[in-house]
Amino acid sequence: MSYTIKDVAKKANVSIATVSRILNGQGGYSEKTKSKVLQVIEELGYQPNAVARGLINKRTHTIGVLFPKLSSSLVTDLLDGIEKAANDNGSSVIVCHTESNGEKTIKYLQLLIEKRVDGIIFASEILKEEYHQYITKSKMPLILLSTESYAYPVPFVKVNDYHASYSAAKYLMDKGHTKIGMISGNKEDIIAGKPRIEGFQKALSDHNIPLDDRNIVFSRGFTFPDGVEGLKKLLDQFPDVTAIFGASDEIAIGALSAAYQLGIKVPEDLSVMGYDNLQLAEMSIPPLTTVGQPLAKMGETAAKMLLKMLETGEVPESRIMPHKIIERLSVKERK
Amino acid sequence: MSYTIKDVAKKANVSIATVSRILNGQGGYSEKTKSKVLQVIEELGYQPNAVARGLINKRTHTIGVLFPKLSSSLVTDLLDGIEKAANDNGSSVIVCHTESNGEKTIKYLQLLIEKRVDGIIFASEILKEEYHQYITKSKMPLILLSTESYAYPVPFVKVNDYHASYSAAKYLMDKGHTKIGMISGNKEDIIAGKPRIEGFQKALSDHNIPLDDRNIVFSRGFTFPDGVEGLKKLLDQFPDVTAIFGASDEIAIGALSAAYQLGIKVPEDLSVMGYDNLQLAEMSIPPLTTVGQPLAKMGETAAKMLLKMLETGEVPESRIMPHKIIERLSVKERK
DNA sequence: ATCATTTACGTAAACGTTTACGTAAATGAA
DNA sequence: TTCATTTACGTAAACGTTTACGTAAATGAT
Repeated sequence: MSYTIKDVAKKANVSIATVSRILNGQGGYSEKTKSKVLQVIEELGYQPNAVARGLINKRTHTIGVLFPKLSSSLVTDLLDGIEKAANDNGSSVIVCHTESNGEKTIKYLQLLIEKRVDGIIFASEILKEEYHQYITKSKMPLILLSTESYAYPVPFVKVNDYHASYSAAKYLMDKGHTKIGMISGNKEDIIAGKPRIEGFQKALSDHNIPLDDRNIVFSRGFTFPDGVEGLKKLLDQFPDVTAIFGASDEIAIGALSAAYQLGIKVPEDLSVMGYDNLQLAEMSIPPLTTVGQPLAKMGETAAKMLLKMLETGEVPESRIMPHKIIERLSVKERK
Repeated sequence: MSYTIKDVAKKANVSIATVSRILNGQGGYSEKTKSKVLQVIEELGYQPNAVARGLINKRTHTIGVLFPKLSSSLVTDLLDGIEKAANDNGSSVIVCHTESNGEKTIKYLQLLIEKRVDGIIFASEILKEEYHQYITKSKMPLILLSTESYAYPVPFVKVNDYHASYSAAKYLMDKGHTKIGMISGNKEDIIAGKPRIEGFQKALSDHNIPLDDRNIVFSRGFTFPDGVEGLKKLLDQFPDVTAIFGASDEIAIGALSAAYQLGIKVPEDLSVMGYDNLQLAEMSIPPLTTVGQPLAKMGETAAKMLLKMLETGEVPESRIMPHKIIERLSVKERK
């Protein structure tokens, strides 16, 4: 195959130990032999074998990332941040997409553990007991990203969904709206579903806005079709609604589409607000006002936390990232 | 750390060779010892060390993928396919994003080579001479995805941009349009820029439609802002245009946005067509008619080709993937 | 000049596997 | 029963590194 440290040593008339020391800049060699060895390395085009290094150092400089699916902007933005931070640190990232499937997830975890990745980032999905046990048994460092575990003390980075949702609803009220509806995601989802619903409800009730069943429609997921269906249902059960809050940008954009089909003008007849601030959000018509999560930053933070954890051995503190209302053109002031 | 094959061997009163044979199902052991060993493995929760395996087998079951950037739907869809095919094969994928930066790219290549990945997929970007040399010297199997090299015989998978663009223009003409404009990407880009421009031009001239400078505006990239700028320029230089073809979905959606701002109705006043069929395309208002590339399929194909190349040692043939007009609502028939 | 210390290396074990080779016991054929 | 063959293992080398330990030569102090 390719050249090894042995070939370099032989050609430079030194021992492999010396080559290794030079490669790692540890001292214990003269300038003369150093330049000699470096020259040989150059000549041969020698590339150190990270697999052998990994075996002896017990560090692979690789981290594993688990996402429910890859083809979603949300995931992409997170991944972007993770990859950036990992690369700055000289590490690479292995991506896995679990399709929210238990068996697949376990299979991936096994793979990552066998590959001896340095740590795992588990993103955008609920950490089931089974997963947690499996990871814990292997003593693999773990960070949760855009999700959180109530049952286990696993460090996470995420925004506060409850607060973010509250502030979205408040924003709508500040704009003069009182007939406010929500197209929620899955209400069984205790991470991204329930808190957003409850934050919304709390905001309305704190401001004495009547609130009952007709204000909210519950979708199955957080997707575009959920949004188009959602708007239709909401309009059925709450015809005089003037502003709606979608639990994700995709939902909101679905609502935008449905509104367009129905001849409802946004924001003139209806204000629409989203959640996530995906890249999509600035490309919609009209550009979507939304509550922004700093996705790339979050990914970066998670990776940095993991990396620091590897260095220091200490479990880092979880991070609640700031959310922010991104004002664009899909919400109109109402007098 | 975790248990090794030695621990298993000791506890089961056999040699490590026997454990290894059982683990790899190679025969040469009795049923009795097999079940004994399996039981010990279960008890200890032993997980084989893929790093050690990689060292001796010279196969890491990992492939590296290089993208210009991660946060783009195009890349995501490709990645999705790659990851699926790799996983079906028991391999994992390391993602890298080069930011189209020469130095970064070389650094990533070096990383991947040092990690001894089994092969590399280089996606959506021009394979510079420097890259090609570097990879060739390392004898690393290489597949090009959604790009192609004219200078080197590297197998690729991609659609025929020239043809695809031709058929987009033809589609517009078939719908009765004769004043057709194009917002192109970067015309210096000989993979995704030039062929699409030339395919468009050829289609018009084949159908005797007059064609000059005012038909095409050249953007710097393929992004949303390029689209919004592009439309404005095009309208300036070609006010009576009735249909436009954007060299990417993002460009087309940018044009949609600009049109909306300008009070131009799509498709009533102006038809708009894109290229890529990103997930975006069905979420736009109106849903975008576009020429679709089977992105996930392409990613899958590239990964499969690479994997097969590793098995057989033969260089596979390049694959031209079919494109297809995806009819949605952004183009209107004109009588 | 002598001794202690430092410098500049080399040797060999270790990391956790796979596998070529060897061998004793079991099996089968005659 | 005897010999050949097969079965079921064990031993040890190899993969390409890092590093603890040892040591001869160089340097410095006196």
